[in-house]
Amino acid sequence: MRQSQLFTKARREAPADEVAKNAQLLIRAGYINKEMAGVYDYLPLGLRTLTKIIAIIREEMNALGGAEVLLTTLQDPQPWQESGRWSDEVVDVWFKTVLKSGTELGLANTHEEALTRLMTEHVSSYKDLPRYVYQFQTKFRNEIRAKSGIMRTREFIMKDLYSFSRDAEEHQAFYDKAATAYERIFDRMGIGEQTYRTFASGGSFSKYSHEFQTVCDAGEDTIYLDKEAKLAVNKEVYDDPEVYTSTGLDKASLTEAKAIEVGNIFTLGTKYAEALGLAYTDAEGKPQPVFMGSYGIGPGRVMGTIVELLSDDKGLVWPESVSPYAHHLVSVGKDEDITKTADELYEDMQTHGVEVLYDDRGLSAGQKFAESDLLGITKRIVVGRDAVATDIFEVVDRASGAVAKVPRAELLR
RNA sequence: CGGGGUGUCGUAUACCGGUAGUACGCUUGCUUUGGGAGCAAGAUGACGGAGUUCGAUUCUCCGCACCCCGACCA
Repeated sequence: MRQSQLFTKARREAPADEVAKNAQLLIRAGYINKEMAGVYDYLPLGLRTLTKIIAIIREEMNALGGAEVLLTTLQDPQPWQESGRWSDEVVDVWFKTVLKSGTELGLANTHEEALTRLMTEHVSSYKDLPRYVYQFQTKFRNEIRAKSGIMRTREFIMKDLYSFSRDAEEHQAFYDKAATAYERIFDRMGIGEQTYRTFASGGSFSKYSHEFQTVCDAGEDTIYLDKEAKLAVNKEVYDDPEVYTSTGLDKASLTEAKAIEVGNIFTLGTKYAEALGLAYTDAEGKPQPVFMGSYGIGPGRVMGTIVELLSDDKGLVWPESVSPYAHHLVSVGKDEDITKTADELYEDMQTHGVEVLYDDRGLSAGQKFAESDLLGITKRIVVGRDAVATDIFEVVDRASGAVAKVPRAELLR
């Protein structure tokens, strides 16, 4: 895309009402816009990064055998009443609305109820199991206090996968595979090294769950980690001796750290299946409740975490896997032949299907470089006088600052 | 939800009970182009309501919005 056609503009100043680094940089760079507290728009560059994050998660979910769906945001209260979670006293993050008729509806904060009810239509035999269903879907949570930029918002997209297994054993095998897939996801997004599989409370779902916590000072959670084992324990269960017997961790050797919860997986057991009548007939002809699990990742929160972790004093820094474009083509100088060379390279890259954002604006070199740094695109290709003369281009790695001289043909691969 | 705080051009800020200033951005013109260019000329602003006052952007109250700390995070 030509940058002259991009409607967003980079800003020099961060808005005064944002303290979180992720929101400051993403707003300055024009990736997101704040509508109100805890509610953000994704603008073209931000959407591209979000889409790439989603694509990586989707690949890994598909590799697990997941089937993608898109359930509704407006939710029928009935299954929630059956599970006992319709009351605001039980779930305090509800947004609810009413039909003209006066009937109450819920705005989805999660989808256990809706999907479990849906599955009763499709699961009746042990031959129908196991099944894995997931989606990327908007969740609404009426947080009392939104904070930390895009990390804790009232409206956000969530990847939620639900597993439907015959029994605890079959569930556990998938649960472990899902945990491994999660680790691969965070690796692919450049935050794997700092991300720990963390033993945590299961909230209202189960006694325990596993969180994926990325060590970062901007985090809201406190965890205790074992770097060798690459495991951690959330503060909320730190004093529970059972945690250490089941994980084999040595409490005394753990070190404290702040961390961001980028994912959470739960063993749900048969609670929802029993409440909503999701059962199957086993090989002996006996009815059995389905054994469930749920697995969440917030792509927006992951995006914020990457910003918190990898940005530098000049701006954003994206790993190639989630950079809005792979290349930022920047022309410097107004000479006709420089513009011509840059235009031609841009067209070439377009026809070869190489991702590129082309800064074709007539701004000073300094301003273009400063904005390019702020945008954080992985590789910057500079077209100046040298490039015109030699057809060899300067390629700068945003993260390291390393400069390479690359002939045109190589840029088209 | 408890406590604290803030609302001034698009953005960031300054000052003030009596004509609201600066920087960036924006418009026009000329020059400039490898690290947020220069000169000149412009346009644009006090969250809403009530009160106090001769006069309120400034003080008071109410509302709304936003931020921070804590609690909460199914």
